[in-house]
Amino acid sequence: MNLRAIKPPHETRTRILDAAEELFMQHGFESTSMRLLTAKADANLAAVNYHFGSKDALIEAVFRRRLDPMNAGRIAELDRQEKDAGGRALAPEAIIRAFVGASLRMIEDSKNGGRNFIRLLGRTYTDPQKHIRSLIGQLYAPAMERFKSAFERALPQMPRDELVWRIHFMFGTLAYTLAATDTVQLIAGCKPEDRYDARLLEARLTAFLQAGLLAPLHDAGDVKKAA
Amino acid sequence: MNLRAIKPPHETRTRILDAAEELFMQHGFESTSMRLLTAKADANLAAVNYHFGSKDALIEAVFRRRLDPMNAGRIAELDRQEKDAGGRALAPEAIIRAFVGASLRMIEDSKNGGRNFIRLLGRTYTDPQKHIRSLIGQLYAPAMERFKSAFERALPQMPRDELVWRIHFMFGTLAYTLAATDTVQLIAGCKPEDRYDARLLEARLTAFLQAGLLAPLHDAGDVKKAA
DNA sequence: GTCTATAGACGGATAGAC
DNA sequence: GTCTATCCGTCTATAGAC
Repeated sequence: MNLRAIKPPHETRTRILDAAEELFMQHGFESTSMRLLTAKADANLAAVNYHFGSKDALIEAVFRRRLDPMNAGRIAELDRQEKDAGGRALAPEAIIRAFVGASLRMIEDSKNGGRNFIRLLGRTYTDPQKHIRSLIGQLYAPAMERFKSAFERALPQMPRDELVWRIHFMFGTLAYTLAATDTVQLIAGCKPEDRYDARLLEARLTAFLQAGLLAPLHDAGDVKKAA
Repeated sequence: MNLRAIKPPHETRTRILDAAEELFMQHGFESTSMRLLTAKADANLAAVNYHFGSKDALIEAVFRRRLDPMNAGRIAELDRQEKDAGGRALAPEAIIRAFVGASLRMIEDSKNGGRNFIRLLGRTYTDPQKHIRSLIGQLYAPAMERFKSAFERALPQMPRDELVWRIHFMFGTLAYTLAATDTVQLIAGCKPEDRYDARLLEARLTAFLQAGLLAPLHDAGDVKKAA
């Protein structure tokens, strides 16, 4: 009789991941000690090494838990939409929404990390540690390729290097928006209750990104290849 | 006879600031120890505390050295242009260029920190430590106010809260672009020699940001105040 | 102003009992 | 799987000689 299924949902491993997710966001990786982390997870100091092997391996597990399903969902969404369109290229706005929506929906999905993980993620794209950045890069690579080719099909007339930069800008706008929590107030007294209304934010972001993506080509001053 | 003026330009204090700037960018604040830092600066371990008081005070000095002149220059540039325009509102593109240009010009100005400081700065907007973020916020506050009011005059018809978000998005795009060094390659094989051609980047960024700033208002779904 | 030496706290990781 | 106890390295900051 295996009664595991009745056990409380919070296995030690999961509690550690949850605590790590929150503390990494609040204090960063370096400033989060294993002592603080295991105390918050109500686990023993040695448990992290038993379950994950090392602090770095724990960091990787924190991201894989959320990012792998999220990016698989993004790819599936694009596949589904393209199938519905009968193979025709998607509208740029639809592609943008597929990408942005996956992140913004998680903000309100507290079961899967919620705002906390999304903020951590947004900041980690520019982490100082190279091995952290390259971990994130690996986890994103398949979805990135998929979106790039979707944009290429949607915008065949745009020079490839210009498109790459505009995707970069869009990614950056999203990443910063997710990571930044103080700057909005800094710019102006924005009603705080709006700040994480995901639907409103998605509308605002999509309008901004779509316009940027479709911006007229800058006039070539010394621009070498924007023919 | 005071011969101080003939002394080598690299005072200990300056060497420490230079070393800190570079190491903070490469490894982050936490991972940069005073031992490594003073070794690189060819100074004694105790010199940091003598000259700055603490590691945190050193961090603040690193940012003040570059940011205070940079933001003063931004404000002066706006003042000058508005004076030239005889008090009429500036074009949005001119305001964007005044903001973006100050950062991008520093990329090629190796005397004043160059790309190194700019990358550090771009990442620090989203630093995990709250006191670091609020330091950056303070240093930016005057320029931010000045730019916000310039945009308000340039775009009197835009709802205030929408404008605040769009400024936020623009700021984020710039910050991420400055901080990110790996993502461009991640998206696609971009010719590396283009990556930090500041003039080309300025043209690309300005076109993207201007289009985003002037994007049509998103259709109000549940948008409360975008009349 | 610069140095050595060290205080005093905290970090990640592990051995080994249970 | 979980726990205690501990190893051993590194950290910032400072005291005090020069």
